[in-house]
Order: sequence, then structure tokens, then C-alpha cells
Amino acid sequence: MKNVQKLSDTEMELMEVIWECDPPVTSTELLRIFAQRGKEWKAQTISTFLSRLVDKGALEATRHGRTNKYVPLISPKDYKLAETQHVLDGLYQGSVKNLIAALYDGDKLSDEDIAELKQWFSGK
Amino acid sequence: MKNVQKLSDTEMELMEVIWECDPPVTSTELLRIFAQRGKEWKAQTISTFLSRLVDKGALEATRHGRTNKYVPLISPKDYKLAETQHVLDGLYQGSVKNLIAALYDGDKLSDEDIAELKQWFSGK
DNA sequence: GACATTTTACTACACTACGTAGTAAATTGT
DNA sequence: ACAATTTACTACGTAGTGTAGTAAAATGTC
Repeated sequence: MKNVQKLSDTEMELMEVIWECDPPVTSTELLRIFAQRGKEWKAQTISTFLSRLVDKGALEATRHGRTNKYVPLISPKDYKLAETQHVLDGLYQGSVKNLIAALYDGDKLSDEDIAELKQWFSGK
Repeated sequence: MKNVQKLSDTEMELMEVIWECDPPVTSTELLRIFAQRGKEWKAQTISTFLSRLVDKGALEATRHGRTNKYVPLISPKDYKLAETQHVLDGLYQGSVKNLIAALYDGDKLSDEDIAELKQWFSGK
């Protein structure tokens, strides 16, 4: 888990699917999966995205015969954490309390949210 | 406060400065402020950014003689909230608890953070 | 009132990212 | 040896970004 570059929306869509499969995936498998969900991509389109994800450090490719097997280099958890940290640093000086307070001031926290969070914190 | 488009890093830099000044600002004032901080922009560069910020719905311009006065159409609070909401929806199904739990699981919450937040919640 | 100055509006341009895919090359099953 | 598969390399239109030139509008000045 290192410094993955920011992924685009479509790249994230791909990663989400890859994370759901058990790791070594091939482009053909992905093609099939996306076809099932209505995303009728050309084989080369998927391949391009996979290469870019390798370039960005999100995937690792290993050649097996004429196909590549792809393995994530970062977990969804870690990627999301990095994104979150970025926002936290950029908007709230890295302070979770600032974030919570901002949500509260902006009426973005319902009573249920607050109850839930109180509950959660009481266990820590 | 409406639907402001996403701002780029430099656009945000400008907005931050504008938010700090008391609202009606002119490009000349901004030019001076940025010059002081080492950002030696050409006058037209600032103007371009200001126009784009108007296009994106972040600022409103009113002509006074040959100069424009710019006023923010969105507060830093609201812009940040919108950004935050976006991340929350995109990564945590809109759930603040999910976000907190993820930070906790990722060891991004120090003991002080937790104490601080517990404290904060106890007042709500 | 003609002119120099200031400031904006319009236009431009190089660079990067994105979504999409064609074409060529590698590899393999037959 | 050859057809089929899959990747690697290349391409291309669109959009966003940072930067700024040039033309036009408005103003202060002589």
C-alpha cells in the first residue's frame, strides 16, 4: 500500500469490481462481469483502464501466457482512508472534530446520527 | 447558495482570499494581495480566474465604472459542506458513522481525537 | 473633446486527464 | 504453420487548468 494516484470515476468503478472478485482477475473476466451489468465495453477499453490502473499504482499485473492477471496493490479501505485524509487535511486542518462540528453547524447531522455516534463513542 | 461547480485548486486559493477580505473585492486588490504572498500574477490571469469563478457560480460580479466588484455567492462553510457531503456519499454511503469507524479502523484517530470527540458529543 | 490609462471581455494555447477504441505484436492451441 | 486471443502501443475528441495576449470599454487628464 503506497502512494496511489487519484483514480477517476470509471477507474474506481473498475477497482470496486476487482476488489469484490477474489484478487487475481483477468480482463476477460472483468469484461464479462461488466457486460452483465450493462456496461458493454470493448476488450481494449478494459485493457486500457487496467494499464492505467497499473501506471497509477493501483494494480499489479503479472503475465501468464498471453493473459495478464491483475492484483490490487491497495485495499478499498486504504484508498478510501487516503481520500478521506486528503479531504480532512484540505478542508478541516486534519481535524475530525472540525469536520463533525461543521456537519453539525450545517444541520447535516440528524438526531439519529448523533445518537448513533454517541452510542459508538461510548464503546471506545 | 446554490449549485456551485467544483473548483480547482487555484480557484479555491482565490476564493479563500476573497472570503477573508470583506466581500466586495476588485481584481486590483486581489492582485496586490497575491503579490504580497509571492504569487506574481499578471492582471489578466487574475481576471480570467475571476470570470471562471463567476461562470461556475461561486462569485457574482457587478460593474462599477471600469472595474468589477466581486462578491461570493457561496460561503466557505457551504462549499466545504457540499464537498464533504460528496465524499461522505461517495465513500461511506452518506453515513458519518461509517466514516468515523473507517478512520478508527485505520488508526487515524488518536486517543486525543477520541477524547475530544467524546467530549464534544457529551455536550449534544 | 482627444488621448493616455486602466480594467475587463474575448480569444488562445500548451498541457493533462478521461473515455473510448484501432492496430500491431506477442503468445498459444490446433 | 496458422488462426485466435490478448496485450502493448498509439490515437483522438472532449474537457479542465494555468497562463496570458489583444481588443474593447470606461475614465481621468490636458
